[in-house]
This record gives sequence, C-alpha cells and structure tokens, in this order.
Amino acid sequence: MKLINQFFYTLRQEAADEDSTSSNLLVRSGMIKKSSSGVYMFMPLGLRVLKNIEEIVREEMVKAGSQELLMPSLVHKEIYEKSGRAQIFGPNIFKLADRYERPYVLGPTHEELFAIAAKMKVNSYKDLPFNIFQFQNKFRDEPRPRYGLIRVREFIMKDAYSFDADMEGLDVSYKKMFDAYKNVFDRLGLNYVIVKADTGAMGGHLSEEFQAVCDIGEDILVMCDECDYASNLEVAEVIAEAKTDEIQGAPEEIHTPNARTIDELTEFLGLTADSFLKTLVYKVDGELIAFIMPGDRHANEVKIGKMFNALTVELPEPEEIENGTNGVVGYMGPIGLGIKVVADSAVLERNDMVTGANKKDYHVKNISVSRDVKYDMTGDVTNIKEGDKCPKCGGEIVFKKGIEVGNTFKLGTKYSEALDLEYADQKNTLHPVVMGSYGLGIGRTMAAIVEQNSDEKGIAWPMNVAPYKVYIVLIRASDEAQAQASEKLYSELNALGIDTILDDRDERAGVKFNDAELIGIPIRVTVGRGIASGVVELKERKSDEVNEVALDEVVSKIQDIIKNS
RNA sequence: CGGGGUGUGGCGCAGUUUGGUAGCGCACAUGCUUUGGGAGCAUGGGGCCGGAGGUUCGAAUCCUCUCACCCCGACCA
Repeated sequence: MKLINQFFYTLRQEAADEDSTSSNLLVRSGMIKKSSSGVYMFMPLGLRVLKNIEEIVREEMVKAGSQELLMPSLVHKEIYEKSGRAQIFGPNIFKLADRYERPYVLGPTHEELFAIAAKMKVNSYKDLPFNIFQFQNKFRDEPRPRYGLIRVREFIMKDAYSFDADMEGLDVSYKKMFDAYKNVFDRLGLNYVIVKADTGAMGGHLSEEFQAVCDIGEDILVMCDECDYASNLEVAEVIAEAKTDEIQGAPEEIHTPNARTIDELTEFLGLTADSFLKTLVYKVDGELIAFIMPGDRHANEVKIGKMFNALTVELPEPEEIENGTNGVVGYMGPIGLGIKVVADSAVLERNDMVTGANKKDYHVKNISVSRDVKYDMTGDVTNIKEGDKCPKCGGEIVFKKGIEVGNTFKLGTKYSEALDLEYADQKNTLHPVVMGSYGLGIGRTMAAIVEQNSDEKGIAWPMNVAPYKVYIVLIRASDEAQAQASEKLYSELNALGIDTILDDRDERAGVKFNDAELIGIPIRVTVGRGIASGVVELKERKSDEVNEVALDEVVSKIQDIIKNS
C-alpha cells in the first residue's frame, strides 16, 4: 500500500473514551473506532490484522478436520426457548421483533443452530463423528462493556462444534480441538495458560479456558508455584485447613454497637478476620439459604449454584433477608436463623469463633461449630486465596489475571436432547448425539496480542498477524534517487508476497517514523540520504538496532527476518 | 439497576460559578521558509455549543425533560 490516496490515518492524542492500552493504541493507530458502547468499526488496517488472526485459526481448524460453514445472526427466539437458554442468558441476549411482532434474537452463541444443522446429516452411528465451525458475529448485551475489544457487545467468534456417538468419541474430538487451540495461540506468540473453568451458560461436563496472561484481565487465574495446577477462581477447589482452636465455654453475647462488617469487627474486637463465622444469605433459585464460612474468605456463587444445581444465585435485598429470616442485616448468625444453613468445610472443626446474634448491635462469642450450630449441608463454598495450599500437590497458590481468549466445552447431550439430535446404534437403538463446543474470540485475541506486545511508541505486532510486514520510510519524496529506489523496493517486496507500506506522503521524517512505530509494522526500511552510496537502513520494531544495508541486499535480509520470526 | 462525571469544529480541550451571541492546541487550505524523529511564520475555512421545551430583551451558560458516552458499584452485610 502506498499511503497517498489511501484511507490511512493515525491520531496523535489518546482517545478520551478508551480505558486500556490496547484500545487506545488500536484507536490511535486507525485500526478500530468505537461506534457505540461496546461496538466497534474495524478500519482497513485493523481488518487486516483480524483477517490474519482468522486465517491462522482457520488453518488450524481445517488441519484438525473441521469444516467451515456460516450460520445466521438473526435467530428465531423459539430455538433458544427450546434449549432453555433464553432464560439462562436472560437480559444478556439481544431481542428484537419482526414486522409481525414475531420474536427474534441476535445469536449470543450457536449450539442450538449447529445441533439443528447436524440433523440434516445424522441418522446412524456411521454418520459420526464430525466437526464443523464458523466465523460469525455474536451479540451479547453486556451490562458494562470495557477495555476496548475485550468486553464488547458485538464480536467475531470462531465457534466449532463436535458431534460424537459417545463420551469416548467426544474425548478424542475434544483433544483435537484442544491441541488446535494450543497451536493457534502458540503461533500467535501469546503468553497464555489453560485453566479449568465453570461450564456456566453452556452446561455440560468440562470447560477449559485459554487465558492470555495480562494485568487488565478480568478473570483470576489460580496457579500453583510448584506444579502445573491451573484453574479459574470460580471453580478452584479449597482444601479445608485442619484448623481447630480450643473449645471455649458456653456461647456468650457481646455488645458490638455499629460493628457490622468483618472489617469493622476486626477493628472493634481486635481479632483476626478468620476468627469470625461469616453468615451470608443467598437467594438460590428463589429460596433464602444461609452460608457460614471463615470471615477472611469470600463466598463463591458458582460453587453455591453447583451445590444446589441452581439456575440463579443472587444476594437478596436487606429487607428480603429480614422478612424471610430471624436475622438482622449486619448481625447475622446461623443460630436460630430459621432457614436452611450450609456450612463451609473449613469451619466444621472450628471452636472459638464469633458470629452474629441475629439482634441489632450484638454478636456471640465462644461458638463451637460442631457443638452450637445446626447445619443442613456442608461443602466447599468459598474462593481459594493466594497462599492457600494447592489442591493437587500442596504447593502454594498464586494468582494471575487473564483474558479469556478461548474456551472449550464437553457439552454432552444437553443440546442434542433438547433439539432431538439422535442417531441409531448398531442395534438400531436411538441415542442423543454427544456434542462439544469450542469458542475463540478473534477481536479479543487481537486486543490481548496488543496488551502483550506494545511499548510507549505503540504496537509491535508479531510478524504473522502484522497488517503489513515492511514499512518503507521514504525520507524525501522529491529526491529522484530516493523515490526510485523505494518504488523499486516496494514492487520487489510485493512481488514476493511480502505486504509492504510505502510511505510516500509529503510528511517530515519524524511523522513517518512515529506512524510506522505506532501501527506496529515489524520491519522498517528507511530510504534516505544513504541512497547516494547505495545503502538503506533496516530496523526491526522490537529492537533498537538500526543497520545499514546495501540496496541490493535488503530484500534477502528482509526475507531472512521474516523466515526467522 | 444505583451513585458520580462528561457531551462545545475531524481529534484533544477551555469557556458554564457571576447570561451579552464561541475560543485554544492538533489536524485542514494557501503562501514563504524549513526538510532524518510528530517543523516555523503568515493568512484562512470549518461549530445552529448532544436533543427538546422553558425562563429572559438576550442562553453554551439558568430551569425541566430527554438521549448518548465514560467511571465506580451492583461481592459479602
């Protein structure tokens, strides 16, 4: 591309309404522009990057035996009602109506349509397995879009689906996709980890997330400093500490005026947070249930939801709690509360604890859980903490932050049952098909790459996703020798299939250098005064070194750099 | 959904408290100079101040409503 007469622009100032390194750089470099909250335009340069990422994903999908197709975004709402997901997605799904007021949705993900499509082919066990995928826009009405391309409401996802006769088959199909994902993220040069995760709105048996490690990540990755344990915080198992303190005398009320939170109590009573028996009331599928746990731990709603196999887990309003229990908000305790109580495994053996008295301004001390508290169930209902023991090897747990760029699910038969996707086995008995689903966010991956590959000057694209590989800075367009040399270099590189920008604008050198760095082109060639002695300058974006190279050697040097990248 | 903030030329902002009919930087156009790290000087073009209604002789500025965008919260009582 020669820059004159092309749709190319950069911004010198930060975008006022962008809140992350990647979104700022992508906007400033003229690759994307916000259209409305959480919705972006992709400009020519940005689209090239997107397509490059897409192509790498496509290659790996095809290599893994998947076939590409394309589904509509506009889907009859009925389909999501049949699978029960209209409810699960709830307000996150974009709804609209046609002229006859028939309800439609903009697809948030496409398990249902793929199951329906698969029915066209699947009759017998002989028709399985197979795997299909697409690149398509997904729509999710996020309550708060954030961080540019990272949390958006419309985005391009590669979604693939596998169809097998049984779980053993699914294991094989899953492994193929899993390996394909590793290949993709390895090729993209991303620093990522794979963690176990909650199956969430997808349902099913297993979910693993590919997480790009990054400070602005919205997911907490639980890692072990000794072994390869890696999990999303949502599902990381807490190994209950065998902590037992001395048994005290009978429970005794203590006056704790205006001390409602754990923080206020630790301050007021001079005790550590873990001496408190924290009592939280959740509304689990509409039922008020109390959870007791050590005061220094946070409840984990995903675990609670799983424990009750519940669709919704929410914190009720204070009035709801006081109307539905014998408790007083701020002074809640499990004794005589009048609702079901679930005890976290970590408190079962505890003896010397303080909890709420269900009475304003009073708590109770000397609580021995086994002696004083009647609980209905027990289990792991809290988040793991840094410094806890690794559930796998006993090593120490550390946290990292991650951006979820890919997710693989062993779905099982949830969708095939809901949508009647069945096959006949050797004995002519019907069975639901076993499905897997595999998502990969293209725009989010692009943003994650920028988060991991930028400096104060701008983006530094890895070679294989860079919109162009070479940027020729023509210092003085009015100089015949310089103009001719850069023109020749430009044609030679393009003829070799090396996408090149020739900056032939009537701009000062500084402007061109800055733009080349901002938009992150990996190789820069400067054609300037050196041309008199037959040399140009070669510089890689990620290095500070500038090398003088003879004009007739530049092309082969560039080829070497690309080959070795 | 709750709290806070912001909407003024393509981009980034001032002006709003104390109403008097819009300004700065960048970008843009023209000319001269300059020319290897975001040039200088001069001249100039471009905005019904998010929208609607109201108060007033007069509204970017005050009042009411509304839309959009951003931030914090929606997690522990």
